[in-house]
Amino acid sequence: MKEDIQRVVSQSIENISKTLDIADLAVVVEVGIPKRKDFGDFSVNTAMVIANKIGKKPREVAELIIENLPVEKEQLFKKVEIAGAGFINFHVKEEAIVNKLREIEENGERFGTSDLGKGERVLVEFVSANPTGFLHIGHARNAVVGDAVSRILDASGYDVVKEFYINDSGRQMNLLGESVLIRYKELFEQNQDLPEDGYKGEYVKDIASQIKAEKGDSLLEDSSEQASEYCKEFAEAVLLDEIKKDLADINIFFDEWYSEKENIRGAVGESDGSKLDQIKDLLNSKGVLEQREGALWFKATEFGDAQDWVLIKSDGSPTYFLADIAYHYDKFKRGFKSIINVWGADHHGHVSRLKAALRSLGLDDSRFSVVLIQFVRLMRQGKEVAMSKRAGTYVTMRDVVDEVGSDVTRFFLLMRSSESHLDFDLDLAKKESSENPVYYIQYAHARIRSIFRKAGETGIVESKEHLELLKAPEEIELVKKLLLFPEVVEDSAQARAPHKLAYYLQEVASEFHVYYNKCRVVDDDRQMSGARLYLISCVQTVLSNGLKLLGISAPERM
RNA sequence: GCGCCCGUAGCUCAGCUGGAUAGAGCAACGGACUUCUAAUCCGUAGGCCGGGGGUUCGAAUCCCUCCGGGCGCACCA
Repeated sequence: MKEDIQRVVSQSIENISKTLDIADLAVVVEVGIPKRKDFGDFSVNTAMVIANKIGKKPREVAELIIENLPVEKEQLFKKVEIAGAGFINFHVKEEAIVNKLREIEENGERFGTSDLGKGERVLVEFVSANPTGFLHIGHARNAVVGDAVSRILDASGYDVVKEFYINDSGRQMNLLGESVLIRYKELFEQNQDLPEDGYKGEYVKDIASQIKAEKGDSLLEDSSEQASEYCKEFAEAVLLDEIKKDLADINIFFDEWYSEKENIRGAVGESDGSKLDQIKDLLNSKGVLEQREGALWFKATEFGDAQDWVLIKSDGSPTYFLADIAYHYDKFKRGFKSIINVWGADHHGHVSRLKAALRSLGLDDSRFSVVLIQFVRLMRQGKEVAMSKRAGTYVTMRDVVDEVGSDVTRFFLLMRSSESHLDFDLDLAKKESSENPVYYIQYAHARIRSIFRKAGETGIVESKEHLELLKAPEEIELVKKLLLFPEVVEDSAQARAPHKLAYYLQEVASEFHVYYNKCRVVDDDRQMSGARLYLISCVQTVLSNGLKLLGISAPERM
């Protein structure tokens, strides 16, 4: 519908530019939706935008535009008028709107998809939690946003790869191995204190018990280095498995599990650090490194960052940052046109230094972007649920999903802009009532299915033969809302903002519920019923396509 | 001190690539079930869009500044 307005206005402007012999009139006609109903269905501010170029007052330009509209306007509009400072308001014929339903039906499951991305390869890296413990609610937000963004990009014609970066080497993993080994030794009465920053969670003891069950006391004979290494790998395997399980429970499946140990630090058998050496040499060849105070620094300040950063510590070991550069260099080398990272907001300081590094390597850092996820506070009875990962006392993502279910978890984490802090109200999430926005949308879908079951009993079938019968204001509003869906998906894709879609679906559900209460679908008038069934079938398509993009189920009944 | 995010109705938040009289949900109050699902709908009430300045035909939206909250600023990851 918007495209129609855009087309006829553009044509009109073309006509004007010919008649008045003004060359440079080309503008992008932006079609808006007025807030007030008496301002019509669509409006355009183009007259105000080009008034200067023509040298007339905006309202006069608006008049010109209206006069020069192509004849097609007869079929489209009831009324076109000038308002305010120079807005042009279009009142569209009901039939023209309602006929657009056919596009929804014809496209079906594909309605809302586009070729915006033109098959461009995109890498979305998200979660990437260290396999040193269970996922918490912050990871869950990251996971759900990353997944929804991926789904939306996929629907928008991008070739998306979802990747989890396994941070499986370095200090944290060693610490985990040591912690498990200490718990293991405890099982044989060899008590020893956990290190200050060791892992204190109960699951560490569980893993130790599993090792005991498998290996008996044989680890006690190994050198502590060997034993710790074994514990580390055992724990990693167990925890990674748990992470995969947790993610699968909320409908998240990755295409790639990219191991730092194997891909960055060097494959098994390869000399450790090879990739790191390569990237270091590459950076060196660009002249952006500097030996200082016994360490090797990347001169990030030369690339706009606030400070320089150490790549090789004075003890000769590489920093995480060096590995990160290598990893992202590798993402570019793998041929991705755009590279999206979903990071916790506490990592925002790393964006500029990584961009600096990419630029220093001659890469186009505008192809790299980061979606920052602000913190989640779990609320219960109006109070924040206290958590301490250090002490091992925290509510895991699994706890939350077990309590409120996957659909609710996903929706709650998606309904807010990811750059806003989020209060996750467990009490509200648990309520199966009107207060809970997830059910509001799902209920609309279930209601539609229910109507179709009813229609099946009476033998009335949907039909597009008499769409002209659909002219109740609630019907027109509903159809107009449905037609916005492709645009909303595109918006969400471009802004990497699934919450826009979540909001939209609430609006669709609302328009539907209003309609339901106002107009009876299955009734004696078979033609009317057929047309209305056709309409709500389109509503169903939009709701189910939209929910799918959010990874939320569309139930048959509730 | 420097950087990023946030500040909109009692609460939680949309709107922010500038448009007309600023929205939703919840909470409050009053109504609608013999009907295709009341997990719904209708109505009432609720606002110096944190403060101040600027940019322009027009600012919640852009710029500056101040205030308040969160998070970063390692030879940790």
